[in-house]
Amino acid sequence: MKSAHIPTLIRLLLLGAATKPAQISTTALAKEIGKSQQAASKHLLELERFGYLERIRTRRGSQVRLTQSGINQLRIIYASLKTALEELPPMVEITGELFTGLREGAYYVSLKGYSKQFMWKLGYEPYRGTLNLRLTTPMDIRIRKELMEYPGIFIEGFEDEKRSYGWVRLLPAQIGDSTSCAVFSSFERTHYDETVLEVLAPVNLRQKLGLKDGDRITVRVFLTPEKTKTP
Amino acid sequence: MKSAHIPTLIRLLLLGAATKPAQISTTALAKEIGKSQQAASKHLLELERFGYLERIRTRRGSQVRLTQSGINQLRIIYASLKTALEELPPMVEITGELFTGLREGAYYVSLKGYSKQFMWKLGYEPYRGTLNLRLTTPMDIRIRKELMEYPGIFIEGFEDEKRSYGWVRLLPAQIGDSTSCAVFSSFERTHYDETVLEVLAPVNLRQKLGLKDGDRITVRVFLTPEKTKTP
DNA sequence: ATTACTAAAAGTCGAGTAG
DNA sequence: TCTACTCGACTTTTAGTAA
Repeated sequence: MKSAHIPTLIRLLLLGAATKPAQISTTALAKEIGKSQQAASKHLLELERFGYLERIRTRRGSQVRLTQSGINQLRIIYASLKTALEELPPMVEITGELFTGLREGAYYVSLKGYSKQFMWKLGYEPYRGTLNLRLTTPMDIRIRKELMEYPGIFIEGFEDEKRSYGWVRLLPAQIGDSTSCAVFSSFERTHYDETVLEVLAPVNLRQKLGLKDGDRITVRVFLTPEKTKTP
Repeated sequence: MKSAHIPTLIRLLLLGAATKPAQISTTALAKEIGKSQQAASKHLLELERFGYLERIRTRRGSQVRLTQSGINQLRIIYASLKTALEELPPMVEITGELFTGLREGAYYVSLKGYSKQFMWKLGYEPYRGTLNLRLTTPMDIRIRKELMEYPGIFIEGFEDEKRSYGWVRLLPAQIGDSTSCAVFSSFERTHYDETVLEVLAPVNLRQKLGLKDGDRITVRVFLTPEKTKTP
């Protein structure tokens, strides 16, 4: 297989072309892979010639289905990455742009039902205010999503007179070389979209690190070894 | 990242360059990635420029170490493949047109030598009559052929006074969302051509699903993980 | 031994366009 | 619409070779 075909094959896999023929035109595929219609057409022709996919031409494009052989190509790549990546010191870096949220974070953090748990599960009482990072690249958003798969630190939900509050999960993290903090990896009730990473710390990070809105911050997130979703 | 860099980056990961600097020369890397020394050199230069790896030049080559950013690139690919491949139900869908066969299926199924095996290998006594689907698209015919590559459920051949009967193999399948059945994936002696898919079920499917000749039926075939023939 | 330059070949891609 | 061709531009690779 040519290396240029790897992203195309992955794209087709993500479009579900492994289980059932996926209806897609060369123009639409071109958009998916960020190339021209002509390139998409050529990729399909070549992948077809290599026996990695099969097509039926229809009025509005083609029905594309990956063959077992095509899926196996991806399995080979996957297997290499799996063994190597899962043995790694489990951490990822996520970069985002600092912005001021609705101060919801500050409100939730200050609630007794949560803050008591932070105290003994994190070992510190968090500063009453979270750092909100807007994730701008698809890569950071992808990594953000991956965080949900790790168990991390479980903070139970609770109820008060007014309402109930859902559980959240945190992952220990670090900004710079020494500033330890934690990021919210998943919520029972999502209150932000997936392009936002919220950081909790024992101190006022804005002050300590001299940050201002628009700064690009890199957070190093430590992943717990066991995933909640088994492979 | 350029797609040509993907195999190189994976190679470096496998060489352990993610955890500790890996000692490697451009010539050695060239061999690893199946390219020329010059190509390997260029890849290293470019990956370095992109910030995906760092190098220390030594006498006998370079010490190469992937950066978090480089590892993250691979994590993105890994994450895409992971969700798609691991959640990929090992199944394919085949669509065909119902037709009435020569009732050969019914005859074979009713033979004691087969039906006893169906009973304990499938867990049910099949209805005495099979559903014959005529595969009309080249794609479905292709998928039909591919089924032969999976071991599936082996039903031994046998002999009676008159003649001997060949082995057959079945794959578990489903019609609609709940109707479980099995399809014949391969025969020792083919009695139908490859444009026909024969479905076996514990009940009369025509009756249960209200089917009639000419109806287009989609069967979901579950593939056993191991292939008998490797690609 | 190395790495990495230049130049040329080979390959990839996109614009225009035919069927 | 669609797919996929040609052709020119750009990119990547290789051979030769310098340092």
